[in-house]
Amino acid sequence: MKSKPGKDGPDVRAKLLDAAVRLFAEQGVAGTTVAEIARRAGVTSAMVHYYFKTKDQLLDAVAAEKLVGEFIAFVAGELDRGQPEPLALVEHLVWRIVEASDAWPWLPPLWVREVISQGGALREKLIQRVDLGKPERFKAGIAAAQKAGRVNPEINPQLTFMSIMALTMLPLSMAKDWDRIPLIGRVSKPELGRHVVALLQHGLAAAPAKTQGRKA
Amino acid sequence: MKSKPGKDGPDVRAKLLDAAVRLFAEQGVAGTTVAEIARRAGVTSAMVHYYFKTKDQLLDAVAAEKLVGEFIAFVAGELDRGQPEPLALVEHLVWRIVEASDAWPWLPPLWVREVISQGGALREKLIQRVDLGKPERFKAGIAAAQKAGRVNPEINPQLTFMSIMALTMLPLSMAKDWDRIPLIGRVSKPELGRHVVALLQHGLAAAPAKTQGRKA
DNA sequence: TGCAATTAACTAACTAGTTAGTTAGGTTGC
DNA sequence: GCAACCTAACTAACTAGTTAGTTAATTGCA
Repeated sequence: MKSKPGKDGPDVRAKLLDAAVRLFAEQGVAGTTVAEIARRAGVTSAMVHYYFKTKDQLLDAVAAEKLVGEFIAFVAGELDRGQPEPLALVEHLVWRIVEASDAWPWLPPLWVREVISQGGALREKLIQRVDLGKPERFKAGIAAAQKAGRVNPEINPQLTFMSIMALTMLPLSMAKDWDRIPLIGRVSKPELGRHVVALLQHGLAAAPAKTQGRKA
Repeated sequence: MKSKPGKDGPDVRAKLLDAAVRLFAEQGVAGTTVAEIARRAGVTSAMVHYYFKTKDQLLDAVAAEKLVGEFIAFVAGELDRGQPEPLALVEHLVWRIVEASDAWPWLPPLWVREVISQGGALREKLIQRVDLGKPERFKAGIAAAQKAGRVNPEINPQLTFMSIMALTMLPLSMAKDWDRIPLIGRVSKPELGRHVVALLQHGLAAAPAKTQGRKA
């Protein structure tokens, strides 16, 4: 009644990919067995090998189809519609990432653990596949606006993209546990978005402030 | 000639702990075997069980002795000498974290992977052991300064400590690979420190800026 | 002081359980 | 009847943890 080999429900392959990203986000890649992935998808572990050959090739598929094909495509679309004011672009970028974490809640934990971390299982796979042209142009835009005096001369354009990713992805990667940590308590994703946007808008804006350097 | 059971070199237990944190930082806890840890420390895997009983109790020792005893003690010392201006405290905190990453280069990767990530192997162990009183007082200090009009009214005091950790720890966790990513290129840790301090000083400072809200 | 008894530190070889991957065969729709 | 889809049962390799025994330092005591 349940198992017709032909087309069934929403495609066993897609189910396996989805089970994989969720388990990888919860337990890490090394901490997740192919049998677990299969079990959550409602099939046997042999199906993982049928559709993806090896666990490593399953990771390739996750990188290509889930990370590049879905998440990066969604966020990067924001990075090249015209070249508006960098600060406005930053704001759009932040909200885009926050929205992405609603559509793919498994993404920020997976990103932090397996893409950002050295030796992360998806890191090299993603570096090979990803086009850094758009972030590169974003960096150039910040640098140009900085030269024109419209951006805080003390910040580093090279590090700006990473700062945005850090301020959003790292908190989002532990969004599930926010209310378990008294220091943070009850905050919502929109509140995080407003906080990060405020911090970046004021932090990146050109300002006649009185900061003293250190370790120059 | 080399193997006298008695006292040998710098303490096998300490060597094992050190090998463990380095391997955990490189490969994650789940991706590291006790045999690997022993091999890097120059002993057999039975020694891990001799000194720590189980892998899980080795993790307890890492959390208590390395993370709480060394890193947190070093950074938290900064958090309670008087209650100076919050913005000055932020600057000291950032530099303290950057310095810690020189003394313990394995720390930021380990932190991001096994403390921040949900399901991280050191997460629960650290939550039990750590005293959040100091960050709590830091948060209160920010909130007070904000009420007094000395801090940007748009940022969220609850999220400020996490923002500082994110802006420092996440980039530092991939410091080893900075020059392999063209987008980032050659940056140094002091440059990161200056960038983060500049971003936070201007971002947190009370400013008569013209920001428009969204998703209010 | 001399030396047997004890102990801490350590290894090699093992066990029981788990893992990724294979294979031989069954079921279903077309 | 045949090709796509799927399972049960397997294997070879690896994993955490155990054990019995070795070695060098320390202690008790004549």
